[in-house]
Amino acid sequence: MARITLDDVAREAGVSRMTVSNTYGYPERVAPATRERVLHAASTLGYGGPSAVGRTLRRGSTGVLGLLLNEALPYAFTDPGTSSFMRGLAEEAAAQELSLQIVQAVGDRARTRVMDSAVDAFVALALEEDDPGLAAVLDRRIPLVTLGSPALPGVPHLGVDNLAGARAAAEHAVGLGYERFVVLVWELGAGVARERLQGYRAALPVEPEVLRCRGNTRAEGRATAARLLDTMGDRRTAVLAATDVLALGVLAAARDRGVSVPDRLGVVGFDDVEEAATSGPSLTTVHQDLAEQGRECVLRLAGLLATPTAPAPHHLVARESTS
Amino acid sequence: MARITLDDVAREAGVSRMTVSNTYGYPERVAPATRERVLHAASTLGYGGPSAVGRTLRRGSTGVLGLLLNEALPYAFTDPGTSSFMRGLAEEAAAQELSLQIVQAVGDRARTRVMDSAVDAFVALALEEDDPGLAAVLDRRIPLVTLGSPALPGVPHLGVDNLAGARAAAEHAVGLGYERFVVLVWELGAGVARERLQGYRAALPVEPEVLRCRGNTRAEGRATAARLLDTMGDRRTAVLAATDVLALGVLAAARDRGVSVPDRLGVVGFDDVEEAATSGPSLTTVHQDLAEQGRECVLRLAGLLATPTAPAPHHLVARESTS
DNA sequence: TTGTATGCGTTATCAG
DNA sequence: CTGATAACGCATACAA
Repeated sequence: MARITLDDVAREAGVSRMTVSNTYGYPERVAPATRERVLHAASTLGYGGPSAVGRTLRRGSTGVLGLLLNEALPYAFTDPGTSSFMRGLAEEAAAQELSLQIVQAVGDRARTRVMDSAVDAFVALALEEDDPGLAAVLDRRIPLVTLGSPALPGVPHLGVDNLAGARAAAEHAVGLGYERFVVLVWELGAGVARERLQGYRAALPVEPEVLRCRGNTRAEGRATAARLLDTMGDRRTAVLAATDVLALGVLAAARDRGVSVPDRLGVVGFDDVEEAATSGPSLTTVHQDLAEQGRECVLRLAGLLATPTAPAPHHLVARESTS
Repeated sequence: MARITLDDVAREAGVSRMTVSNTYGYPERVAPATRERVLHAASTLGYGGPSAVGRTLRRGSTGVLGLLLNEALPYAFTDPGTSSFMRGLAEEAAAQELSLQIVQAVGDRARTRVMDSAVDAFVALALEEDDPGLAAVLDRRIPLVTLGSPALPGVPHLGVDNLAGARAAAEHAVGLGYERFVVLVWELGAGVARERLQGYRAALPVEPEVLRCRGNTRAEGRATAARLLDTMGDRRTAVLAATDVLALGVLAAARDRGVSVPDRLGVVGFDDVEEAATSGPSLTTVHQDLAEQGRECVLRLAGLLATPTAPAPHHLVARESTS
């Protein structure tokens, strides 16, 4: 089961290794008879073609884009917002003939994982400023784009202005006459969750109650909202969730308890995932195009997008969950 | 912007390149003073640490798992079933200290894309038997596991027995007295869709009408079902969809038209995605654990699962959409 | 503790 | 059309 190389084939076929190399890389430069002999030798030996790693070393670039993730990895496939981003990222990478490599870097091995990843560049997704993997990427002096958080000096950064978006959403709720305000955030949200919380705060007349969910899932939003609704008094309450997923959980909880939305309870989300438009009631939220941002990450790293970093566009979409 | 290497640092610091290498790989084997000098030289030069590609070549393995996809790539992040699989795959890969590399291989460049991917093994997802990328993987003689389709001789293969699962579902529908049968499949479904169609057929008393959707999306299922419902006569009809996603689209169409489910229209799905349990009405479907199958792909390739390939377990879950 | 020699698998270059 | 040489960036084995 030993590894077969070009040289082995060259020896077997009785030609130089360059001839073997050319047989694979530039078949037309090799005499048909020789080519035949080489391929025959290769198949006798079980040679699987030139090693990708060898070629990569020679070429100097890998053609791979790394996506740096922390313990939030499962969200990449579970969470509708993150999934949209991933889809944009993966599609554009494929379009640019790049492969996307998912690198989870957590704990003490974070540094090693990053250092050992044979990639040309990294996209970092919603990390904390002191993330060890992120530090390693920086030390590696390799092209990097951050999405969502953190925004680092000298590092291209994409994402919406969470603060402004959240502020607009909160202003909307305030304008609708809700009296009590509750903000829902989740733990792994890093800077994104913090910024949205801050944006909500900035627009509210009073300090909101802040409820922390263990994860950014509908179940967590629902459970947390259930506790809230159990002790809800008479005041018209608005729940400002850091994400649509949490907000959809809130809607579910309201349905469970028969709390009327938007009359007694207003609900606001963030992201405008697909389901926000089709839920019952539909969800007021801050729209942003995550898939587009994924595509832009690739374009920027591929050097096709030289324009300076500007925040991604967003706008408030008022739907049935507030009024 | 030239690439800085170990040798550059060695020269700058006035030491051998091995000393530089050790400074990074085994700091304790280097005298503190020397180490200092090396690191200083490195930062002067802007050296980002040992090249991952160089190390990979030396080490002989990449620590990367390739996921081979065709034009169905977007489904990896969009489709709930595929997403579950992806999550299992990515989580277990991370647990095994592997990175997951997404390789889209389509068209004439398919072969090149595969040949140039520096990975230790491939997982192929729901491909046709004559997929060009798959052929390249085979030629490369690199470890491979296929999921769903195709099942190749000598290649570990995971997935449910689509035929048996579909047959059980169809039998269920037949037993409920539905008179007319319509099967919904989608184009990129490859062997998986064909097998499920075949399974449905095998259990039906009559040849079913087969409707082909352009994609495996709820919208497609809904649109296709809408056309069907427009021309529906009096006979109790059962729609057997190749996936839950299509089936959920059918439910939506029925809701649109006010067709009563399960009385006039029975709906059966396949996969048991999360939403199948919570939709209104809830969906009768064939359950399988896709995330677990993702995990098993990794374990098998990591050599931790030496047991022979057996079909993944499945069972029929009868819910409100049939009766 | 540090250095030398060598090989990991490939390909560009240039000579024949 | 084919072959010899060198280089891509690194780390193991061994010697000093």
